[in-house]
Amino acid sequence: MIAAVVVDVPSGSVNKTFDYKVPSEWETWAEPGMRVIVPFGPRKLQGFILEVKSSSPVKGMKNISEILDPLPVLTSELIELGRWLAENTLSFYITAYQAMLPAAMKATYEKSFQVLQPEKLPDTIAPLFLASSEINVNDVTKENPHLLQTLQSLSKEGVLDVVYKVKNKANKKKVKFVSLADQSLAAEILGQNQKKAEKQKALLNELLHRPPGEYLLQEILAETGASLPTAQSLFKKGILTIEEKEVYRDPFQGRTMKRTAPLPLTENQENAIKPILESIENHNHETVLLHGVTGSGKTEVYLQSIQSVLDKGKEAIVLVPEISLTPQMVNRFKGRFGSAVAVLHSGLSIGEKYDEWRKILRKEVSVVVGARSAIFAPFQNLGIVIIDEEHETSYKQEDHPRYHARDVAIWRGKYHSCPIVLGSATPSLETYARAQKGRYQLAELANRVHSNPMPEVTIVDMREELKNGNRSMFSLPLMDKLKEGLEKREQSVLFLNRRGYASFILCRDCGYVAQCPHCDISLTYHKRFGELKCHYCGYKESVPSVCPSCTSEHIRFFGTGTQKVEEELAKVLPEARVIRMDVDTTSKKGSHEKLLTAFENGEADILLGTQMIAKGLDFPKVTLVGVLAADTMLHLPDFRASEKTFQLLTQVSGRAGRHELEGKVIVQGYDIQHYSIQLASKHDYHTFYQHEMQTRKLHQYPPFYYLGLLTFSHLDLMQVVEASEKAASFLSKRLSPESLLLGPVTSPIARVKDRYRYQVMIKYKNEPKLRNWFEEIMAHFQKDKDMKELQITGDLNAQTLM
DNA sequence: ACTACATGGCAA
DNA sequence: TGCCATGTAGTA
Repeated sequence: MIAAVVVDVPSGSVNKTFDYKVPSEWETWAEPGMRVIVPFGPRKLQGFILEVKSSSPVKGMKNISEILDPLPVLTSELIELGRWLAENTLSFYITAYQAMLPAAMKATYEKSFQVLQPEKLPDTIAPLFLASSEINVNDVTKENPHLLQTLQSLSKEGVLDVVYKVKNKANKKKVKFVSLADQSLAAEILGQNQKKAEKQKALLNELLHRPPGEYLLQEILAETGASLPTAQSLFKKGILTIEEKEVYRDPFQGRTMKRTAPLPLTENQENAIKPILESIENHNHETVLLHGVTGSGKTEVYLQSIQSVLDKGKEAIVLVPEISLTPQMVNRFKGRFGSAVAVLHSGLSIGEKYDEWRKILRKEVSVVVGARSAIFAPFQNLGIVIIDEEHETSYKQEDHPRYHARDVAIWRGKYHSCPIVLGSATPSLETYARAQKGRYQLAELANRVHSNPMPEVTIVDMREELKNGNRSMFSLPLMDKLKEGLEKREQSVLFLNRRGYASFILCRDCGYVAQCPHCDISLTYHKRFGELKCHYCGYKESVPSVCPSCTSEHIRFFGTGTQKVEEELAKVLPEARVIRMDVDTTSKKGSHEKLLTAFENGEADILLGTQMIAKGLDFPKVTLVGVLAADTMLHLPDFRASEKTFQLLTQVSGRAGRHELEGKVIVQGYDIQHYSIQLASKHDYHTFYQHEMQTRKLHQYPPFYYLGLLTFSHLDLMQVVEASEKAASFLSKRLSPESLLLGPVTSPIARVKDRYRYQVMIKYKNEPKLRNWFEEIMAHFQKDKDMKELQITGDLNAQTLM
């Protein structure tokens, strides 16, 4: 039996399968989709079996060294999907397969020297092997790198042997369980009148008073105050049994989830769910765009669609943007489907993710709620995929494989003949355009549930405020409403869009702005640490007290961060209790949830935050939403700037007045005439769509064209320019007349980590060979020895030009 | 990616 | 001539 294996080497020359013999004793075990360890040159590597066959043209095949999985970790569907993914994202097969599995399953490698002939070791080396006959190469090179050569020549002479090891990151969690082994012995000890061994007695007493069975040792120890050695000595006497068992790490441990029943659907919801249920019923693939205003009850439509899928014995995937994967969101699914739900998101540890993933593989759950990568959940009987907040940019992965979860979802939908539901209050233009064309079915929820009105939005021109002598960051209308909310004991949300408006420092005398020495980007001021930081490479420096360029002392901090808003707020509304949510206050595990719960319990009057409070949150007592600077994003060099602004404003406004209390939104800005701000305030998606489509058509942007993007980077500016020009001329000779070639031009961020960046953009409608040309260009420069340092990334469907 | 092997320059 | 550095092909 022969196994075709892709090995764990992300390189173009080995981007194919290699044939290995399967030893006869494993023939009944080996299957496609299993991880294996194989010899590859002198090393050992992890790999995936993609195929088993009976013959191979290769001569001198080696044996598989080890099979790592009892059952395949990639289903045959995922094997096929991985191939498609690699080919359509210009990635290597191995990279695609690894992206589908939890990080814990990726191998780590270790190289070590082992002594064969200890008597021949020279005096300089011998001490290294005193403790053990084997030493790790990395340990040696860290401490005394000069010895490496000696070790290598010794291994050539046969004194030492080089051993390659493949380690598995995956570690299953084991927990000790305890139970009574001998009841009469236990009773005997308890009966002893001595004052000795009180802890032992307490422990046994506890167990005797519980129904017979296994208990968590940790729990029993905590209950009785006994310690581990106490239990162990009882174990040695044969009174207890202590057993280690594998358990799942449960990130939701100890949380009681209130079960919810399906709510009666409104007429609108009934209409919207119809095409989804039909697709499920008829076992048809269909992509349904569920366009529903904020608060229109999309989630209930999701939940009931999933229920119908589960009733058919099938499984469901729900994708949620990372940022809104809040406990509140998760609870809605766990509340309805209980323990049938697994959750996958970046807040979990590697081990927790691994455990959640194994629940899916073992068919112990049938619903997955997760961020982008959850789209690869190894379900075999998939009945629906739901992508909430469909327009979110985080569904596109920005490093290899550069996939869009929406595309993967549709691929899987076709494979399983099941519906894909794209839900949003503000669909991306691409998606809405496809729905208009009839490629997707369109289901609209135009009203909020319980006929709650959409919140009233007031736009405040901050230039006017300034003219009238208000120099604070809060406009008069906003201040009034904040005060009113405090009096009525209602809650407010203040949203600050910091992106593109990060705090920077500027010299008032010479105009100097602190820049990163490695990237073409200004440094961001972090008051908390008193330092300036680069958000691209992590470079840090302390805040200068005088201008480094002209030594003036008039150095000022510009821009507004949440910290600054918090301080200002404390000055003007000292009685308000404020919770601040941003990267700084939510970096610790669980702090995100803590802050939200505190707000929900009414422990604060104002929730102040960035992006992360814009989505999915639902607090009944919130009546006011304030947007401090609505237009900061509009001027970014991004053709989606208007779309993103509209989406964000709509999402944030949607946090207000979702229940009995009416909501009000105040939007502050300078460029308030802009159509995306004006239309968002009127909750008018359709007009925005029409307007924005005209702009896109005029400037030849998506959804009228696809964007192909080739980015070149090199330490040497001349090399990047040369390479990108060559590539541009190569492409210009081949592109169809319908396509447009732009560039080469410098990237919006012209330098990152000392590397200059240039890009070539291709706007195209149909260029089936573009992928091949990109590959040719990459291969060409890979061969060129003068271009070794050149990095090229290609994206056939770029979402942004950054 | 990593390694073993080939090539070629320079000191002895 | 031999040793080291660097370049390059191959991994089944």
